[in-house]
Amino acid sequence: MNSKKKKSNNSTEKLATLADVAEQAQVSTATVSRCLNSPDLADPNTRERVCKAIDALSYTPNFGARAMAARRTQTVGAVIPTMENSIFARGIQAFQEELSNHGFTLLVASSSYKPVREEEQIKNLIARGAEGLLLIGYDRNPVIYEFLRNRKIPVLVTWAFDPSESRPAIGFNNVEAMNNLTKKILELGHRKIGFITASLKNNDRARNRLKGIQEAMKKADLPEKNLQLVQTNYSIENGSKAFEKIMGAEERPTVVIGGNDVLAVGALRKAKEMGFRIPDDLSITGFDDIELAQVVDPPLTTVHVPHRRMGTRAAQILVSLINGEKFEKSEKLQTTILFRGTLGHAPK
Amino acid sequence: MNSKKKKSNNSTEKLATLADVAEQAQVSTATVSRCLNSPDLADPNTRERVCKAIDALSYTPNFGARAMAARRTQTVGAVIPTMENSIFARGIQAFQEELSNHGFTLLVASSSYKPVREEEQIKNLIARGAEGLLLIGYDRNPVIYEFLRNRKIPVLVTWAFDPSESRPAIGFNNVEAMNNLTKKILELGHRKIGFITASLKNNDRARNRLKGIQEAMKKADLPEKNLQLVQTNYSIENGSKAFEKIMGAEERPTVVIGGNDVLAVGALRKAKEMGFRIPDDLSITGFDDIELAQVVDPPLTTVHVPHRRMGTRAAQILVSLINGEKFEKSEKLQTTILFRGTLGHAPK
DNA sequence: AATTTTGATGCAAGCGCTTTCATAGACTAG
DNA sequence: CTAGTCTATGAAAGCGCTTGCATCAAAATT
Repeated sequence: MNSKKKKSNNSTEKLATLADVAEQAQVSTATVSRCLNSPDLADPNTRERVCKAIDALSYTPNFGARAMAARRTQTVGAVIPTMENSIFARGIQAFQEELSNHGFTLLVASSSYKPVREEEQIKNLIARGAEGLLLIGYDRNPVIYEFLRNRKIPVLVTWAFDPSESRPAIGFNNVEAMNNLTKKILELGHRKIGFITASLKNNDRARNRLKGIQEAMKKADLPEKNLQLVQTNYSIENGSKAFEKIMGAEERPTVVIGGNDVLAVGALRKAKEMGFRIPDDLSITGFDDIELAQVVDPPLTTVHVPHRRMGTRAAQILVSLINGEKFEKSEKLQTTILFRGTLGHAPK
Repeated sequence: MNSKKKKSNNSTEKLATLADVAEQAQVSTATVSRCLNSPDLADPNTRERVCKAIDALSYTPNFGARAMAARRTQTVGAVIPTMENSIFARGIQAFQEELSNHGFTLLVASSSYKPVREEEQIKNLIARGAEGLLLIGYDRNPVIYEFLRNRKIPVLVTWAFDPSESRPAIGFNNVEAMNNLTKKILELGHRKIGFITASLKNNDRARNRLKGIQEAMKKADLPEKNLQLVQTNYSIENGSKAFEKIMGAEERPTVVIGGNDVLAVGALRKAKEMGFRIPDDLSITGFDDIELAQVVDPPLTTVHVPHRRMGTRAAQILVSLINGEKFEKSEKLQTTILFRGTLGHAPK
């Protein structure tokens, strides 16, 4: 009843604060804080009084203030290239579920495959108190790694595993995965290959997938000109366009490898429009094994990536890094080739 | 050189703060703050000195502290049911782009279609300083609306427009959209309909789509039993299962309406597996017009939703709401039926 | 009964920033 | 030469919270 200087606590005033709750419940702010953060330190009666006050006032703690006072946010950040297609969705979902098991919250941002934007987003996440960061692939400005190192923010690279890099990572070996696929393709008699890939610049994953193809071709003594390359952004539409371009050339390949499923599906669509019978006239393969791959017709032969496992394990590693545990070593996950309906023998 | 009490500014000490920058640049914290927030108020020389100090120290402002002192976050939140498929991706992407044009940052969270989780996420976003909220559909606990009202957080409902609701919204009329589609279906001679929908509980959009079907059927004097309903969660796999269930019944429908494209695609896949020729033996329709709809075979007849326009406009409205402008009125966007390959005449 | 232990609470010092107000110097005007 | 106007800056209050330390009453121990 007798407040010191507050006006009314409802009506047009500002939002309720800890202090308001404290006053309403006739305790100190310290006590309210304790009721919230370590309930067992408070007397049950007091606690109840406080809780009542809390929802009488529609109180929610202010995250910023709390983070500042407690110097912890229990938050980690992730910057992914895109949210528009579901390439990263499943992995990130698993990542977030596991984080939540450890009491952490995930903040996701997307970079639209633009390095500058990624940098902004990283800073933004840090400013918001991310205690650790999940990043896709290795490739980025060393300055930003240095920045992160200065700020002592643990960083985990994922969606890639490169034995020659020392940075903590959990992912799969892009060279190897694509190399294996290409070997199979060559075994089926294909000699001319088309490859639709994301821009190779700033994208070690794309470059390594290319490398995997090149190595396999080299081993089979195929000249470089037997590989036809188109770079484009990830989207079904772009996959279609790239396919058209490849088929517009004089020497048509007998197989088109998509840098990922989205691109491959775009190629597949256009191929059918153009009257190719898949896989009799032409083979197409993808990479990632997202849901899309199963619903197209014929279903897409692709490289399966254990997305959920990757996400879950990434969360575990990042949390342990944040808790100051020593980093053991990067982990490589196995990919497998899923033979579905789009890969066949090279036509005569 | 001669610092007052700080140890070294690099090595194992804590993160750089405004004060550290100030010291390094030999100015007050006020000046540093001004350099950051209103550069034109500072002398160019000073500014330069400050900037140098800033990156010498890898300084990033602390968002929480800033938000607290300035009582503004320039942040809005959105809670969407899922990130796993791309239903919401395009709209949210546009939303975020437009927000960014207005100097706002977007925080996205997902609820996994669970009301409790949505509530948590809403509180979380508020705690993190969201100044406005974008929510999908109308249906939720009144308590949470009340809570938001108390905290004076503007809320905009989207992905739905219901003339009978007074709350600010931008979206499409789910009843109407589905009603229109159903009319077309009936015109093609179909009399028995299967409907695969998300759970109707806590989901006004799903309920309204159902209502749209029911109204059309009533108008055509079809009895209720001619509509066969299966509720399931959104996923391709679930769409397949639901389809199997529907076709397992004694009285098979001649058309299966998917509550959204994902479900419809699942149904389509299973239908083909079961040997149905689409659309000769059976018709299938979707809702949303996501990319998926175009790549399946045959391409899916579906209801197109202007996702990008919805997202962009949502951002504009929400920003104006945050800036205290008076809310004009809810906006209805038009949906259109896209006739592709999966809807045909009812078989004899 | 005197002492120690324990449990619940309050006080108050920050956490890293923004912003109001005051001040000092450099100009312009009269 | 004095008063008035700007412009660039600093001092300091305070945003909403947590937490170490002090306090005090009640319970447990001698």
